[in-house]
Amino acid sequence: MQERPPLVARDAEGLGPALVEQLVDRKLVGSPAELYDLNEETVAGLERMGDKSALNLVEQINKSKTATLPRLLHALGIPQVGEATALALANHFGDLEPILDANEEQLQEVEGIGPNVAAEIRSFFHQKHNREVNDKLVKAGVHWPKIVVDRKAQPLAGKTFVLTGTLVSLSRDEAKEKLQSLGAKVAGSVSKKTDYVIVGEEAGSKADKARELGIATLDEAGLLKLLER
DNA sequence: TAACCTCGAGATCC
DNA sequence: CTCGAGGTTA
Repeated sequence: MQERPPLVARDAEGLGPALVEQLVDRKLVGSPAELYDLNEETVAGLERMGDKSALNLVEQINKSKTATLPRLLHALGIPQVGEATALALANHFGDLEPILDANEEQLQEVEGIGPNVAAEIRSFFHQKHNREVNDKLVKAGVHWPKIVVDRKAQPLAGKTFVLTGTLVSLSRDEAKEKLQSLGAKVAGSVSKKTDYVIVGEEAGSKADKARELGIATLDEAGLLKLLER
């Protein structure tokens, strides 16, 4: 089984495996972004490539600059990220930047992404090389529309909170209701699925557990900030 | 098509 | 926590 370089233009029509192999073998293309430097003359010099085909291919490659986020994500060749996962990621985050910035926990909030895939994505983008490929693609003119993620109604949808300790300005039940009204789930115990632990005064073992599991904690002030919008 | 991943259900333990 | 179903990746 042969490993292919991640090609953003892999779905450009007329650019099949045989051509890619030729391009790579002849050192005409060393990285995905270099595809966009190809001109008709160099392409026409390849086997089974006449002027007409060359023109078409260059056209197709240029067309692929206008991408979509899911396609781009898929084309980057992130391990474990195929079509479906790319789409879920795109719809969840809306743009590439937040995905680059997301930590493993945040990645796991995406439907269908668990610890393994989250770790793969994270380490993929941690590698300098992969980031560079990204930058080069953008510099070469690859662009895509941002996806509008509507979270106005439920800004905390998909988040799980745990309350511990005593809150001063509101009761625990009130806090719970408010969180839920914003779409959050409020659980009774801390687990790795917990997103935030709200730590009030005289908090007990749940706060410790949050620290152990590396779960984000918020004090009352932080909670209030979150609630007011 | 085989291997792998996520996630929910039910068992177990606290 | 472990197991299995169902879905995805390659």
